[in-house]
Amino acid sequence: MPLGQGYPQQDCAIARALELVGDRWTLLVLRDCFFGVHRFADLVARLDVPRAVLSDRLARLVEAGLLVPDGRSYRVTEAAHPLWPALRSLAAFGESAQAAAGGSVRRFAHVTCGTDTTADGRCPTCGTVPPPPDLVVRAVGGRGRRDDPVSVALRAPHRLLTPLP
Amino acid sequence: MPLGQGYPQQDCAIARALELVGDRWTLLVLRDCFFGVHRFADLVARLDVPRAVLSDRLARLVEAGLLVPDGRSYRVTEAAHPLWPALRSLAAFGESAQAAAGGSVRRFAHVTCGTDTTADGRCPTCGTVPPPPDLVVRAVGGRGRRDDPVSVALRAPHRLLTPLP
DNA sequence: GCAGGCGGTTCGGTCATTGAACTAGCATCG
DNA sequence: CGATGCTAGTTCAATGACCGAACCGCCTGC
Repeated sequence: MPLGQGYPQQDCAIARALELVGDRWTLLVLRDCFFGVHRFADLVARLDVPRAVLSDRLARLVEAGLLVPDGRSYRVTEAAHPLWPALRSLAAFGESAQAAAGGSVRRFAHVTCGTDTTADGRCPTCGTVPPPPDLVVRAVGGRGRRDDPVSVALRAPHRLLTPLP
Repeated sequence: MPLGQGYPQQDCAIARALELVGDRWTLLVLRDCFFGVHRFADLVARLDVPRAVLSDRLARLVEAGLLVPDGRSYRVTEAAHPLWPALRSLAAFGESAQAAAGGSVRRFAHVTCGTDTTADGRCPTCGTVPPPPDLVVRAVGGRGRRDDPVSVALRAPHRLLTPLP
């Protein structure tokens, strides 16, 4: 994994996944990339991550084919889409703690049906599990701790994977 | 999070989840606990984790209510069940890398239907997403890198959450 | 009593992370 | 052209988490 070295003795797909995304920052970087953040400076501002660490993580994700550099921005590739259910599951697990802390939670609506997906990612109207590009994310509750333009734009409803600013 | 301190500036449920399970070993500890490993020594042997680190991670998980100590063993509580979909999603994501490395992958069968669940956790026979206690895990492919009794027992089909040895 | 297994702690060394300062490329403006 | 400013990324000393091995205390069986 990005931190330490890896889990070479583990004969396990979860260990392989964590070797790529199991460090302190990578999943949060991917979260923001799914939400449309795509510039180095925006990621630094939103994550409060040291620039050296972000530079390293982005390079690893590019090398793994999950992100692709496009001039001054990074785009999520299709290879990263299988990671979306993991992010959504972690969000569902963290929701109670987040709500207890007075923060906002996110809802993901199926763009073709207009209904919110359930905790397991399913659209109750059509019964499918929409892929990330077919979801519209919005924040509900909380008061919003950040005032930078990117964070404000992220709170408004918008489609996943579409570059934000 | 367990490592470092946390992400206090992040107004995000994923960040709350990662503050609890986003460090170097916690998700692998929970993986083994879901699979039935429940003794300190077995976890040390299977994970190659420093004893001090495992001690710290177990204490955090107990404090969070995800594990409960029971004499000389640790049991997964219901509060930890919402984390299972995240583990399963990570396994699905890591499967290609794991297969490419010549390792084994796991299948999870719905115990009441006898059919394997799909990558999104659904039972194709009954259409539900079975909870962890209704799943039987087995390893397919690979050659098994570990010979300790616990790892051997883990490779045989068995029900999740039932103490193994 | 005593040997051995078990859960857990202590401790010095190592390595990743942190945060601030610095470099380099590029565009704009006067 | 030269100055200015923005962006991406690197360097570097200090901090802190992690690592591995040795040690401690408890319980059990002989």
